[in-house]
Amino acid sequence: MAAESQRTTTVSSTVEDYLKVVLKIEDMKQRASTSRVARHLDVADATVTDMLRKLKKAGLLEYKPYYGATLTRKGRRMAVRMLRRHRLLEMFLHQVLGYGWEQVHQEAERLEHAVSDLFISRIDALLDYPAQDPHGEAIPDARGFRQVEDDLCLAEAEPGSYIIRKVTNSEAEFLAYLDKVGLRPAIRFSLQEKAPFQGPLKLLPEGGREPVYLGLEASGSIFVVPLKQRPPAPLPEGAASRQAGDRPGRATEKEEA
Amino acid sequence: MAAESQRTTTVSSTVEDYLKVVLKIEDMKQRASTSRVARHLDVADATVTDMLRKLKKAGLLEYKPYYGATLTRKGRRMAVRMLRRHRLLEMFLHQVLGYGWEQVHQEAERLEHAVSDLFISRIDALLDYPAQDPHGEAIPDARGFRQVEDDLCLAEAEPGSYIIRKVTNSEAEFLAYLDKVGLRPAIRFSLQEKAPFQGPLKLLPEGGREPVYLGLEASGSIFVVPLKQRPPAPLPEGAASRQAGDRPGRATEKEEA
DNA sequence: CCCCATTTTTAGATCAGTCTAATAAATTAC
DNA sequence: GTAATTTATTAGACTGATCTAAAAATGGGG
Ligand SMILES: [Mn+2]
Ligand SMILES: [Mn+2]
Ligand SMILES: [Mn+2]
Ligand SMILES: [Mn+2]
Repeated sequence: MAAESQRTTTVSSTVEDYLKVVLKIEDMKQRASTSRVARHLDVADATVTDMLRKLKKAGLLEYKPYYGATLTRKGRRMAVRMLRRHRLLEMFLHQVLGYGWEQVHQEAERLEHAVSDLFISRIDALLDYPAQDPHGEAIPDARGFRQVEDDLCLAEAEPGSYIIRKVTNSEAEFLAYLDKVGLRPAIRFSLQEKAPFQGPLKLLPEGGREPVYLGLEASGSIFVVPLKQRPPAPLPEGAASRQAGDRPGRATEKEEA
Repeated sequence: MAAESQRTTTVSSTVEDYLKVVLKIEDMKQRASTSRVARHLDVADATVTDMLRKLKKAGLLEYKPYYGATLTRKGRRMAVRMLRRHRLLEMFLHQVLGYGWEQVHQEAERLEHAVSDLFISRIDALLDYPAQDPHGEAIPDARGFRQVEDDLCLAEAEPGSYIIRKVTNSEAEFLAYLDKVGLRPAIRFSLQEKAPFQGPLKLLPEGGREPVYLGLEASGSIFVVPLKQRPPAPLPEGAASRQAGDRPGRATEKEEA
């Protein structure tokens, strides 16, 4: 109940990137260890040790030596804000300036630190408050709420029909390839078979041309939602029926303040 | 004739701002002295001494101790490039995102260092290759050519009719004020009188409402072109008649490679 | 329970950009 | 032409972000 001191601490773009990485790791349900953070940022482990100590002192995360970092409420708020900026910027670059989905990440990675809040709110309005970025990832709203993702990793999917929800990989070559073979968010496809022993997946995109073979590795960054056969999950009693946007697989819940 | 090594040296945003300031000072026909550069950038003189030495070593400017700096061809190229970025960004913010002309400068000052060349060329096309920014300042073209400004400082103007060409002042309050009283680029007005002894100017903007009184100081950042009575300057023989865009006071010459 | 491979931290440096205070050069004033 | 004033440089220091190499802690396998 203690009235959260709404201090708008200003941090460097370096710090902003550290916070984003820790959030990303936490979102993947992993431990934000020194080396993992270092790998994501492509800096030396020693550098991260230092920085995590500094961020702890700044109250942005908890840091236990030899263990790793956990975002505090304040750090999380800032990290989610960066996520919103990044994804809105990607969408803007894609929709307004005609960038390819494989080009947006790099530019947004720099712009996210440079644009003002006014810029962000203007592009948000210009784009009519988009809910996803060009890769299908959810854009947190202005208050920091995020949609709960209810999709499934293609690497774990069984043969059947799916719709692509998002692709969580920013390597330009990979994205350009997916685009070429017709795999993009909102595209329907059928997973025809999975070769055993880490073998490739065979899928057929919507337009029904050539089948596409995808390594298991690659399929790990594609997230999908099963099509059709949706068992009308019996609502547990008391669970108010959720109206609005209950189209297949689109989560409506939110989290994070 | 020696094939200019087209090395695309990469510099920090700090260096970019130093180069811009030196160019600005040179454009005002002043000597880019240590203290003048320091004042423009709001840093200590000692900091500038250091930096100028570094920029000289990098071949971006000449530096004579106790005298000051002069841009080299390379330094000038980079400075003009930044000018182009800055002004295109201002125009973009104004036209596409609806920023007021008093808001664009601050944002562009950061974005100019963060956007890619692709971003710049996309907004250039989106805006249909604008020639001026929201303050009426000329936008250098992609090759680094700049229009020669043939306007006149209002502080030096005699009573008569004028059109506002540009306003070279980025203080938000001042610009907001000018806007409020109806003084903007392309607006016509008549200078009715100049009080003697550094006194204020009395002008009447186009719409013919209230007269506006402007301090001499303020009038120093407003540049104008006389209206009407254009003595049809006798072309010296051999001077090919310039076609295209010869509307009152619009210069067509260019400079700088 | 101890050893070893892995992970992490510590120690010591570097680099860019900045500052303040002290000194020196240049310019202006008389 | 010397003194006073202004401008510029030097000296020394600091901060933030990074590195490499060395030391220390952790955590499994035997
Ligand atoms: Mn970034
Ligand atoms: Mn994205
Ligand atoms: Mn700038
Ligand atoms: Mn401008």
